[in-house]
Amino acid sequence: MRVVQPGSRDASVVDVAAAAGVSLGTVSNVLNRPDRVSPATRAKVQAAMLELGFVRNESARQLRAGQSRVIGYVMLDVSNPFFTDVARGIDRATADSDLSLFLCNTDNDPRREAAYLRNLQQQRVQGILLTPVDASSALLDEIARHTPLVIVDRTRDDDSFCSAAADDVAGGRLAVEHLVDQGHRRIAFVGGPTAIGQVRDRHQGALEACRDAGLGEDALVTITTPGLTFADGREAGERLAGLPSRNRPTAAFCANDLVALGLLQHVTQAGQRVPEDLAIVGFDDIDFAAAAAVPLTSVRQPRTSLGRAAAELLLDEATNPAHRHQQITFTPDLVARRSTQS
Amino acid sequence: MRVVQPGSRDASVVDVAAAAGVSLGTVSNVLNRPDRVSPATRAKVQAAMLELGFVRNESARQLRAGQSRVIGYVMLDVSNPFFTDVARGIDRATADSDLSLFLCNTDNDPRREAAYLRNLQQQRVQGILLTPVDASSALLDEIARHTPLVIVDRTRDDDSFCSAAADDVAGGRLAVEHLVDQGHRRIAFVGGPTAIGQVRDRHQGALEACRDAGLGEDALVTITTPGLTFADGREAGERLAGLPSRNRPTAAFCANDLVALGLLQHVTQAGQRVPEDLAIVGFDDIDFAAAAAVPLTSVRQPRTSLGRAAAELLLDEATNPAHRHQQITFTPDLVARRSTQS
DNA sequence: GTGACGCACTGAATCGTTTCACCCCGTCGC
DNA sequence: GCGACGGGGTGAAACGATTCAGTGCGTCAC
Repeated sequence: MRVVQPGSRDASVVDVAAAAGVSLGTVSNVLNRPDRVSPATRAKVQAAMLELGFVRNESARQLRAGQSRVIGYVMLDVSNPFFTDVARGIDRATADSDLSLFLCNTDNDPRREAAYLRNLQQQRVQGILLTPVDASSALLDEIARHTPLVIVDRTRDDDSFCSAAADDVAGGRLAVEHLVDQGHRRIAFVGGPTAIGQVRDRHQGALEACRDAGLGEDALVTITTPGLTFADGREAGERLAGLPSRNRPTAAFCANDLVALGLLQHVTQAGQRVPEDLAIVGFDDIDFAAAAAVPLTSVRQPRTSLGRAAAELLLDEATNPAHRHQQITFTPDLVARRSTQS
Repeated sequence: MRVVQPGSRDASVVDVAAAAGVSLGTVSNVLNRPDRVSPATRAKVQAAMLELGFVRNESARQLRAGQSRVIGYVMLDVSNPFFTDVARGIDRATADSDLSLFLCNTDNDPRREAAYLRNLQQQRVQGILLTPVDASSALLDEIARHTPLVIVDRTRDDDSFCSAAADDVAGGRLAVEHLVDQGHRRIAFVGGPTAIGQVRDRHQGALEACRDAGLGEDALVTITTPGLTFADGREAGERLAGLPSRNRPTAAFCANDLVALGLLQHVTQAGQRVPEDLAIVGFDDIDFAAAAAVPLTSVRQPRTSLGRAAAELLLDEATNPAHRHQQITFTPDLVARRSTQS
């Protein structure tokens, strides 16, 4: 049952003031500088608030203050543990700053991303952390004209933004170098869509590793998926199995762990062995990677550190007038597990 | 580089009006009812907006409108795929209502939960979806006095709230009945903290199943964990292994899949076999359950349907004056996999 | 006794948007 | 030629919290 009947409005400071027999300025003081109000008056005001069910109107506060006490993290995929671990890192860095963190899931959709960015900006949030679908989008510049914006898990080539990211090209290299070390000469790259920068970079690293290893251009078989989910990985397994056995890859490097785990599941369910029939490397090293049917070799990114670093950059940008943009890059490393070692 | 210099303020409708040589009412019309403005004037105004980098101030809009176009989902644990799948369901139900969904992670902490609830309420959001730490908390009533609030994945005994939830007691029964069917007579319940209602109910169901099966009260060995994460599951494995072999359980029912997967990992790494040495049942049936080292038997909840149903209840409560509270309960079912069947 | 001081409290002005009563003027029907 | 109509535009008022220049008054030092 709503206390407020349809038609009546919520109690405002004016209503509280009237009920308590004081001026609205005093009510505001009780709210913001309780020490400046005598205990007796304070008690009266608080009683009135309780009775009227007074709820501060944040919109009005913000309008006056010009800013809200919120930061947003706009991310590609909440269902991917990698991003929620990044969010954890952000959360920690933010914990003692009395800011609230709101999470926004874009699901790789640029339109959803744009809507969230605009929304947050119009709310005059303190700042935005963003893992963008496309880091080169002009929208980012537009938003950053007014709102501190830090790019997470990606970078711009120029130094127009703060960012905290892992070196995806290096990660891709690492993965494929490892597979080549294990004797593989024909390797699948599984991931997509190519609109996503991480996918492009990891693919790029894989290509470079092939080239450096002296393998032909067709050593890397690219299997493009519509997304980077578990289901996409399974479906990629289907396609991989459909290749003529003559030039079927003996190893797969997946653009992230979700895809790798999906692929792994499909392969083992089809009665094949990992790594004997197909070696698999993932990317991110989420917790589930180590717990998989066959523990998954993966390129580890420092997930929470990444979030933490990004949040610290954002706080600096939002509060420090002498702020200078900074690009922090983490170097990933490879965690070798059974999925690549027989 | 911020366009707005320190000291200068963002452009407002008044500034735009001045720049375009029209009244502020016309600017507002361009924003909200573009058809009522002649094309020539509209163009002039839009040009002025572009030039000044005008960004609508959502606080001011909301203050006037009395409401924001946002709903929040306050959840126990973003890192748990179960909850992100619920969020997906909410998202879908919400998609065609021009509302934005903000996700808030409480990490099982009542203080964080309270902070988020108050924050959302003060923002005058359209409504709040909540998976509470403690559904009986009086705070929920206080919030619901002003803001539509739907409980997700929990229920109140009374009908003071809308809710969409699975029957956790039935789920707990299902799990343990299955284990008893498989011949187990000594079963561990792994989960915690007991402050979490889901944990209590699932435990309750497990107890009932033991009783109904004619097993003694000590057939169920309760191992309380500090949380419901992967790491908690591993650590519970440690404790389970430490029990004297005489009365060590032959099966474990875990309060959720994360714990079950952690336990599974610990057990297999310790060189024991699942299910031969220890059978394991999880709860939620997240995607990773089926992909685990040993595919995990789990109690399935309709995750996205749950989110969708909750969101629909919320929308109804927020918009339909004739709204009546409703408790929707889904009945879970058991998905038997290798972790319980040798 | 007087002036200075400071505590407690007051209330008008402000933030930026939306709404709505109102105005202006060209067009149309008769 | 006149009144009615309506498209296009205007700007004051309102939303609710905060701020800040004041007011009133009791206390204290000299």
